[in-house]
Amino acid sequence: MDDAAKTERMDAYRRICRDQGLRITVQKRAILEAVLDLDNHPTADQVYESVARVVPDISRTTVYRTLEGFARIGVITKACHPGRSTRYDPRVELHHHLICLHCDAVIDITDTGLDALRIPDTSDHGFEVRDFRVQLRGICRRCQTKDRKEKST
Amino acid sequence: MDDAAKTERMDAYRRICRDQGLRITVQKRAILEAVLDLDNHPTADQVYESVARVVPDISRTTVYRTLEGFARIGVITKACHPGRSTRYDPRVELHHHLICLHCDAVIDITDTGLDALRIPDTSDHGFEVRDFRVQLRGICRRCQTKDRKEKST
DNA sequence: AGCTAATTGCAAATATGTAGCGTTAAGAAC
DNA sequence: GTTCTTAACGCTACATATTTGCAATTAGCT
Repeated sequence: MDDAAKTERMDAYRRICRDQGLRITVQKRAILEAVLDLDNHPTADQVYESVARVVPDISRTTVYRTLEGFARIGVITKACHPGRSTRYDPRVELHHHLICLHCDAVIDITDTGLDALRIPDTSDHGFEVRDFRVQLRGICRRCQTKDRKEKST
Repeated sequence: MDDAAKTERMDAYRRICRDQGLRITVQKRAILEAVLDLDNHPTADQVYESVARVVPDISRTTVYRTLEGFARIGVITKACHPGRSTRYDPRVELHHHLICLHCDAVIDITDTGLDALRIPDTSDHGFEVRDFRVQLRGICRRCQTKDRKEKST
């Protein structure tokens, strides 16, 4: 993410913290910067690896706790994925995902056609829709070439 | 799932196993029956709990391994979800999901409007699309009432 | 009935995430 | 800038969710 966008996001984060009486620490700032720079929908541990290069003695616990908190107050989101560990998404606005069914990669796509989707009525489920994501499921480039290699051997 | 549909699915499974030289065991049959009966997009452990009532001395390892195998050969699918453990979906055909951002519930919805989505071109990502899901993200009925209670106390 | 390799179950290892708790420090009040 | 309150930190231990290696078993072909 470019610097201007990051500054904007950091400002938004500051406003939310002020409103809710939350404190901004060195650790939280570093975690937010790290996750804004990662575009692969990282797990908490991947964020930890990245932050630890900047704040070497940060605790894993803090990273896990902070990411959960960020998602709760809407500073980041959680990505829906087919795998076994929570994945975070720095993007909060409407966008969509390519999902690799071999390696569980989550890849961002933007498409106005998808954005324009008419959301059906869900009142019979008593479900309150906040937003939506379209997930195109299939095989990513890397796994396609990998699979070809494995078959040819 | 009703008996006719289950029989059909079991037959499809038999064909796949024959074609690929896989063996059908008491355990695998029980696991497939269990997962076809669960409509809440269960985790491997939830499937284990269910199967264990029918085959008491089945191993957890077998359930985990078998579900992975089922998904690989396309007998079932994996559901995309925001949580931290893999969730399986007995449905393999096109359908969509309501995703609760509080409790991670995954609820099936069917809507021809969503099915008719025009899938954008993904060739610039080198991504081969197999199918898609629309996920409506929000708050489920149960969590809405729970939240109201918590706020009023 | 015999054979072969897929499959199972066990035990132990590895990921992933959380809770409890004493210590530190952000940021408001003065 | 000092003080004060309490959010947040980091540690350790715990909890949960899988995975791996391997010896024993068994489905399904001949």
